[in-house]
Amino acid sequence: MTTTQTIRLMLVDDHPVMRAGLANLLGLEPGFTVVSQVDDGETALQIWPQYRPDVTLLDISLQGMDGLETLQRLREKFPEARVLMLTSSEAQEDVRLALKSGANGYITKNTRRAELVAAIREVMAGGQPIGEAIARRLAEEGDSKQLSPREVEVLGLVRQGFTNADIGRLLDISERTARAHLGSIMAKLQAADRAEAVARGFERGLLKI
Amino acid sequence: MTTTQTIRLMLVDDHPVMRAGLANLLGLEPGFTVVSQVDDGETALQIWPQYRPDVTLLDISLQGMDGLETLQRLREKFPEARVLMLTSSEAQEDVRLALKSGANGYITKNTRRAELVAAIREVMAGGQPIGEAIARRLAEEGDSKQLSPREVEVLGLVRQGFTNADIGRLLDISERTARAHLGSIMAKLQAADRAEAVARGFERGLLKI
DNA sequence: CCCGCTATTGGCGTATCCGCCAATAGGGAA
DNA sequence: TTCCCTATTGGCGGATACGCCAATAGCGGG
Repeated sequence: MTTTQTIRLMLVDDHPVMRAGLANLLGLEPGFTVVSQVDDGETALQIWPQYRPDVTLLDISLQGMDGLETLQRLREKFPEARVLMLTSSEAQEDVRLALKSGANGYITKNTRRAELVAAIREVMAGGQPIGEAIARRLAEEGDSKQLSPREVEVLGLVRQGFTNADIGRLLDISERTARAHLGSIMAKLQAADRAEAVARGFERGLLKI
Repeated sequence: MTTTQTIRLMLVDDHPVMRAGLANLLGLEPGFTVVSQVDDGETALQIWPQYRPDVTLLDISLQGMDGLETLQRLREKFPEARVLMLTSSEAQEDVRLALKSGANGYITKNTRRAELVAAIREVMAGGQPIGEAIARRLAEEGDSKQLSPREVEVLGLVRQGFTNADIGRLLDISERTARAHLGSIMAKLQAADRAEAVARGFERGLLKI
């Protein structure tokens, strides 16, 4: 008989019902035990060392510090932590940032139970499970260029209805430079004008509602 | 002893984990029983008459037909159905449409268990529970004017980067008329230009990712 | 029947936008 | 060091956008 260690889990999600569902689902699964549940990032960082779970299931949309920031800090303080992102966001920016920040996997909440369990086991085995739909997106849009920090900043101002001159003033650069950034933004997002650039920004997760 | 009838529930949600969580949570609650769970709108419409649940918990983001359309069709065919929207969308457009379409309540998924249970009971009692955060939003933004169907159509084209002339051509109206619509859109959304109008459209739920 | 809202169009003019060409400077990778 | 990317700025000009004023027509409610 193969003695498989019980996998100890921590859940970080601000939806009580979702946590309850996960706890129930995974608690019943042989070989899994949920040792801790929290509903925000700060608490997660505090609690983690007390339990040192094998795998942490982390949502992105949290109150206060979001899941991506929580991920980064968690990995800074505890590089040995294994984190599986479990979120409803399919935005490529979220996926990209999560993976870049060292997530051990990324799956969406509409994943079936069996696949969820499999993903957790894969994380334990040292793999990096990526949901199908997500993987497909990454492949499709993977070649698209990403915006520089400055460009994201400019896009955020465009979103608020500022003119190029306004943006120049706000960022303390010339109107011409603001235009150059916007030009580059539109090229990268394949947008015909600033309005479409904003739309693409939302679609990609660069801009949040 | 007050003989309270057991409340029979139907769950419509495309997240397996969420369904499991709800089923578990509500199944354990005295006086509640989950008689059916489905993951899409079409099935919900087919199955409903077979169970005739007292209350249907309906999510908005579903594969294929979305929750709002499901709600409309459900109420057309079975006006006696009581539907409590249970979704993660806080977009005012979703709330507005749901209530207009006859939803018996609207609460978000980050609702606590006790409040969820209370909301279901309130629906049974003939009330129309609205989540706190949602109610607050409705009060705040309630006075803002809503877009006409034509304006929503135009906004959808603006989002895609079309110029006013393009929009005129596509809708078979003059460029001047397209401009007039956009002018009215910007006024209603309090946007300084088309880019901000698009952003506001996303924030309100008029535009979907 | 009158009122209000929606959809439609026109003229006129200024404000902004966006493209094309070109150039400098600094940081990081190879 | 060389090369590339990012950030920065300039000139020039045609294309679009947006504001203000005004007007017609249809539709549904009171």
